[in-house]
Formats: sequence, structure tokens, C-alpha cells
Amino acid sequence: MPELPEVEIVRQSLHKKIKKKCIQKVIIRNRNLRFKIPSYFESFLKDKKIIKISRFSKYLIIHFQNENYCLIHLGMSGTIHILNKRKPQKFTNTSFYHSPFLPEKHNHAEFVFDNLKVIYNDPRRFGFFEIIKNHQDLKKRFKSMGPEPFSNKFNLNYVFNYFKNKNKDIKSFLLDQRFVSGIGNIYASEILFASKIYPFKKAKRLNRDECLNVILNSKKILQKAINKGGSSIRDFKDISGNKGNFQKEFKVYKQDGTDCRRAQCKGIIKKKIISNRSTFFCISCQK
DNA sequence: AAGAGGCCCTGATAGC
DNA sequence: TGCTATCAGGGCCTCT
Repeated sequence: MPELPEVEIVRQSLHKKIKKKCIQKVIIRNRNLRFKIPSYFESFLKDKKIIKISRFSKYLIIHFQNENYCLIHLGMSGTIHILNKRKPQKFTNTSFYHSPFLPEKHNHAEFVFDNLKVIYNDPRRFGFFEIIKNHQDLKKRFKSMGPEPFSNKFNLNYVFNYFKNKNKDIKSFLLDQRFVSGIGNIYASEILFASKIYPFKKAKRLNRDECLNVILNSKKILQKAINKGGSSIRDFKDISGNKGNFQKEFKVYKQDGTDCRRAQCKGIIKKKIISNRSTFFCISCQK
């Protein structure tokens, strides 16, 4: 589900809903995510007040008072849902409104607030939570990761120098979070199409112009995807169940067999596997 | 050190 | 219809 734009959409709606709120209770139904949820997780978060929700790359960062943080990674299939609390009914306990978007299975974690609850769902369990207890550790956590595409550090010098001597294909580097953080399998293909670069091209063979195109198109495409509410393939929705719209803009991702969208190009979009991931490109205009 | 490949897991869909 | 095989938006690990 989530690359940087989708995580950003989740961040924005989550921030609006729970900033300045206190976590009343945490319920874990399945601790076996990508990493095991530690036994102190619930008690650590209980009564903590949320200052804000930020994001680095594909990680959500919940900020609490006193430099405490909780990272959330959605893996491949993680989603976050909000349920609003219903006013107390006569003769019944207070409960939550039903959401038609909330799956029945795999709701592994629940964060209860005064008038709503946040539910973490993740069928494949590649996602995870992580507690971080001071600002220094937070910095350390992302130290080995490359800059985000939007960062000034993701510039021509950085990219061109990084690619010197790199004998691997460019597509793999776009997916390599040590090089650049936040690009995933959809946007990697889209960025290379926009840059007219053959995904199998060795990184060291990219000239400065091509590097610059990759940089500019990374910024442009991710920003556009955020503006469109992310990509809803399979079932990505924001926390209230709204779909994104960027999937309508895919030029190559899952477009194999169709004609190249570029004016005057007579090529066909093809799918090939690069480091175990599907890769889509035009056989004619990407060199 | 860099690169290739495998693995974690469930569910949807394609193909027979 | 019903089975099986393949593939899915990520990231970590090991081996060479």
C-alpha cells in the first residue's frame, strides 16, 4: 500500500484527528508484526499526550511530550482507520460507530482516545511499531537512510557522486532507502518513465542531465501524488475511507501492453522483473 | 564493499 | 466450479 505519498496522506489526516489528545488505552491483539511488539508497549503509551504526527520517508512519527516517540511503518498492507465514539445510549455501554471500511480481520492494534479510536490493520504483518525514548535516538534511527526526494540534500552532486562506480541498475537504487528515502515500486517506474531512462541502465552510466531528471521528476511526481491524495491500488484509503486519485495518472505502472503515453512515441509499455519487483517501462523512449 | 537473492506473511486474482 | 500458482505498494538478512 504505502509509499511516501500515501504515508503523507495518512499523516495529514491522523494529525488532524489526534493531535493534542491523550491515549487512554492501547489494545494489542497480535504482537507478531514485522518486529514483535514489546510487552511494555501498552503501558508506555497509556496517558501519553500527542503533540503532533510527522513523517520521515515511509515512517509515521508520533511525537509525545518529553521526547518520546512512536514510529509506525505500514509495510506492504498496513492501513489505519478511525472510529468515532457514539454518544452513550440508554441501557447500553458506550460504543463506536461502525465503519464500512474497517476490515473484519487483522486489526492488530487499537489506540483509544476520548471520542475516537485509531485501529491498525495489516494482513501481511510486514509493518511494525517502534518506541523511541529521546531525540538523539530518533536522529540515530534514520541516520543510515538517504535523504527524502524533497530534501535539498537530494541534489545533483549527491546523486552523481553516489552513482559513480555503482554497477547496479538505476531502478534498484530508487528503491534503495540508503540512497533515497520514500520512493517505492510504483513511483520508481513512474519516475524513470518521466526521465526517459531505461530501468536496467547501470547507475554509473547516467550522465549529469539524466541524474538531474531523476531528481526533478522524483520531487515532481511524489508531490503530485500527495496533491492527488496518493494512489489507491488494491484498497489504499485515507483513515476516513477516502480514495486517492494518483492511480489514474499512472503512465507505466501496471500499464503493460498499452501504448506509450508520450506524444509521438510509438512504443509499448512492458513489464520486467528487477531485483524481484515488477518494473514497467516503454520499450522505445526509455534509453 | 557491493551486489544478488531469499525471506517474512496473507489474500486476491489469473490460469488451467 | 474449484483447484493451484503467482503476485502484491517493503525492508531486512545472508552469502559471495
